[in-house]
Amino acid sequence: MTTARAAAGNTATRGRRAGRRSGDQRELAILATAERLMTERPFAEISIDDLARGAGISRPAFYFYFPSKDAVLLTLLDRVTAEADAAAGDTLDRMADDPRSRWRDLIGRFHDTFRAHKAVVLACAQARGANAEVRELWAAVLERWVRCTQTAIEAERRRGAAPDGLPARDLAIALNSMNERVMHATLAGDGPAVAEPDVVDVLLDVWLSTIYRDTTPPAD
Amino acid sequence: MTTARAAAGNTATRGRRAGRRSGDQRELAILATAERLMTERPFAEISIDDLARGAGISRPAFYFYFPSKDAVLLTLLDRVTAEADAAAGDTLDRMADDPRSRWRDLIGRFHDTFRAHKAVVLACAQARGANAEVRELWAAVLERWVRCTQTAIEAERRRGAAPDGLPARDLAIALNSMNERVMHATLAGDGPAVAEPDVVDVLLDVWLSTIYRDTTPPAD
DNA sequence: ATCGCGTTTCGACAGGGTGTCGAGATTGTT
DNA sequence: AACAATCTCGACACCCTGTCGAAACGCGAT
Repeated sequence: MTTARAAAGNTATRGRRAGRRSGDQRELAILATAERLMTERPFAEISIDDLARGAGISRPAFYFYFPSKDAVLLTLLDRVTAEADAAAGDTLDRMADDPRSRWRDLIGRFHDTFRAHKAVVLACAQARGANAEVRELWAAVLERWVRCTQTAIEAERRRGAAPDGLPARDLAIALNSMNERVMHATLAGDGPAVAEPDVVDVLLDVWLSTIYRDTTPPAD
Repeated sequence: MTTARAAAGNTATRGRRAGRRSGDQRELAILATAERLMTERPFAEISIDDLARGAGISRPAFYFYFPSKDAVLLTLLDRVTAEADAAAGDTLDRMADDPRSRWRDLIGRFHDTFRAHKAVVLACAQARGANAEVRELWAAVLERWVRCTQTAIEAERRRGAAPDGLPARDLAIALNSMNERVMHATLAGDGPAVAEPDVVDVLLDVWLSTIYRDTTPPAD
């Protein structure tokens, strides 16, 4: 646990010194290979040997850079979480003017993050079941989106734009969970799914109905 | 594919004759062992050897009954789909009187199915990523719930109880996906989750807001 | 009783994946 | 040139899957 988490952390503070030669390139090559292969076939069907050969090294050499296959995924996921955090950024500050557009932004950014890292996200969804670290890291990402949503809902209620009702946190969890699952199904082409061009509109519709209820999303 | 699917089907029409002795008991023993072990540790960590020894046979003997570990899960899932079908049954027929209670029934039954087969459902969510058959069978279950929901929404719109809006199917997909993910998170105790006693109420709240919007769920 | 025939069981094997160890090659620094 | 950190890989032990063929079992027909 500690080992893998450390390896997945920012590359600067790993057990190694600064004076590196080919190492950084190799590490990047492994990550690039992983991301490429993940677009071709499910994560579970990619072996460490595939990753190593793709990066031009032997299987044992792989272990010099990552402690396991999951650690590679974790590193990739770390990048996504960073981007997701940046995307969520200041959306809620400007909620007061044109809430409908703000909410659309929030969902749209969620969606963009998913689409931009489709392969990583789908692989994580797979690995999440079997790997506790992936599960925790993913949970942390989702938790941030939930908190962001919750805060925005409470602000809307406070200024009288949205009616009171169930705890904002519960709604935030339900809505964000919906987004996760629906987008996943759409991107994976898995089972019943909303068509890609419509997905943001459909989700937004549910969000606005739930948050504002009979109140039509006010202009100010 | 054909092989595994056949083994997962109803036990009557398998390649074997009727005159069986200890076989049926052994098959049941394997299924029981699987369900028991799944409550103790993740499906991925259960080996065929565990299943075989749990049922009192050797590993090769296991293959006499099931072609793979996934086939066991598929058989278990078959049971759940049957129960889910029965549960969905006649809910929409009686929608006209007291819609709120009817919707609550629908969500409640979904919830009951999840809870009753918690281990199977969680294992399927795991296996779904790696196994196409599990994915398809699960998709079929969800598709039925979606269709059921869609039909009910359209009926409510037709009788003027619910306003028109986005395609009923898209809403049905979004709402059922939400239910799946939220209930999964709650049961798995995974990441941000709604507390178990509240989960049905929270989901119902989102459903009613989305389906009826400003219209308060009418009495008739 | 015993022969024959499906049913059931398992030892042994091949194949493929993981993770580790220790010896060696490489390269910047002194 | 020599040292040490960095990097690489052959070889090994281990676990798991799936298959094969031989053998044991149980029961009806002879």
